[in-house]
Amino acid sequence: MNTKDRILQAALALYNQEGIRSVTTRHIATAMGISPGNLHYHFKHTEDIIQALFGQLTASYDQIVQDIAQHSIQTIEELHQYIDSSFHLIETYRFIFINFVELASWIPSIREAYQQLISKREKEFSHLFNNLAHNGVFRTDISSTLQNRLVRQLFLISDFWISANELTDQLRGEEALAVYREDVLSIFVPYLN
Amino acid sequence: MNTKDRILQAALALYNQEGIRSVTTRHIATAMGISPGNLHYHFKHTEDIIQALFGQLTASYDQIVQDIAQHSIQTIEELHQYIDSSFHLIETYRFIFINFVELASWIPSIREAYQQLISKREKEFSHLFNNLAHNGVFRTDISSTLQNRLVRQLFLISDFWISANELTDQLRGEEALAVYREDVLSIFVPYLN
DNA sequence: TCAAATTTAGAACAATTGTTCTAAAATCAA
DNA sequence: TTGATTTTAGAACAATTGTTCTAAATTTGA
Repeated sequence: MNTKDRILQAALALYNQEGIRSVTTRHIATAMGISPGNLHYHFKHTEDIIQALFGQLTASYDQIVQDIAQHSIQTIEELHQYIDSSFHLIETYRFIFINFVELASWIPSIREAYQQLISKREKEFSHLFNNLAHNGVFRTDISSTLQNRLVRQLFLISDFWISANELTDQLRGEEALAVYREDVLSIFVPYLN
Repeated sequence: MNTKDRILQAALALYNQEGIRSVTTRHIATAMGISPGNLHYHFKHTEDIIQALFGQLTASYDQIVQDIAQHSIQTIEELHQYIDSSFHLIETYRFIFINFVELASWIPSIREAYQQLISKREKEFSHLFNNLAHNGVFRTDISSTLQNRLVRQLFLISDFWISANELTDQLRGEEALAVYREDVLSIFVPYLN
């Protein structure tokens, strides 16, 4: 792996572990055994590192969305699989979700990229709902305003479940995934057939 | 108002407006026209300021809970009133909710105080549910595991709605309150009679 | 009123941070 | 091989930050 990617890797690990507050470019450099000068040769500004990591996140998310579009979700098992893979993504880029608001106000391009992500997800979710309704998993008498509220709830869980978990139970790995899955599904429960 | 309280007031305003990342003790001092030395005479460390503000938050919340305990919620209108006053509290201490995880890991006493807040809220919510069920507003066939999930959803909304709003619509004032109210109530909708 | 306690201003300090600069080392391309 | 390009190390810089220190001003209380 080249230095640029190694920097991103080291930065991600440190941001996730120590939090963006205490991690500096010097920390990242010393953690991976290179000089600060070298780090700033590859990333002139600290924001550039975070911006690149956010780019990785959106790229991975795009991949998931694309996979769904090709092979659309029709059963509960497939829904589980989707939930699992999106949770994995959130966990991988924990620090972004934990500091989302701060990052968005600090780095404008992140706010813009998030807006695009949102509209992509909105389409994806309404697609998902329609699919599940069409296959009889879901009730068909759900109004569009209600569907909108469900989407809002799903967004809230996707974006902030990891923060809530950090404040309360601090579950990790499989245990965390199980509860996350349950929490996401509990939104659907009242509307299942 | 004495200097100590004025510092807290100025700090709260700045943290809410600029975010904890860019606000320093010097900023707070110059914003209110006192010297840095004076500020640190009243609050030796920056954490002490944030800790005091968090104390204000929990104290205000305790007040709300106490009011409810005395005059318990039985109608939808009273539920609205409760939602409104808790939203007001969240909005007043925005920065805490926006940086909750970071603050909790930075200042251990905040994490501890939050744990206590959580258990207080859990009791309060189950009380609320039972009241509403008893008064026929709510269905009575809701299992305790389901109730637990509802509580989790309510916590997620209470603690992170303001963050989600910041990332997306950035609603303010009355408009924000209206949507918040709607989002909280939409959790109850499937279980109303 | 006057001495003691409290509050305040502002200089000063040490540590840290993001970033730049320079020169050396490594890699590449012909 | 050799000359150019890229990568790297590490010193250096300027700005900032939290905090401390000292002395002056203000308030308090008897």
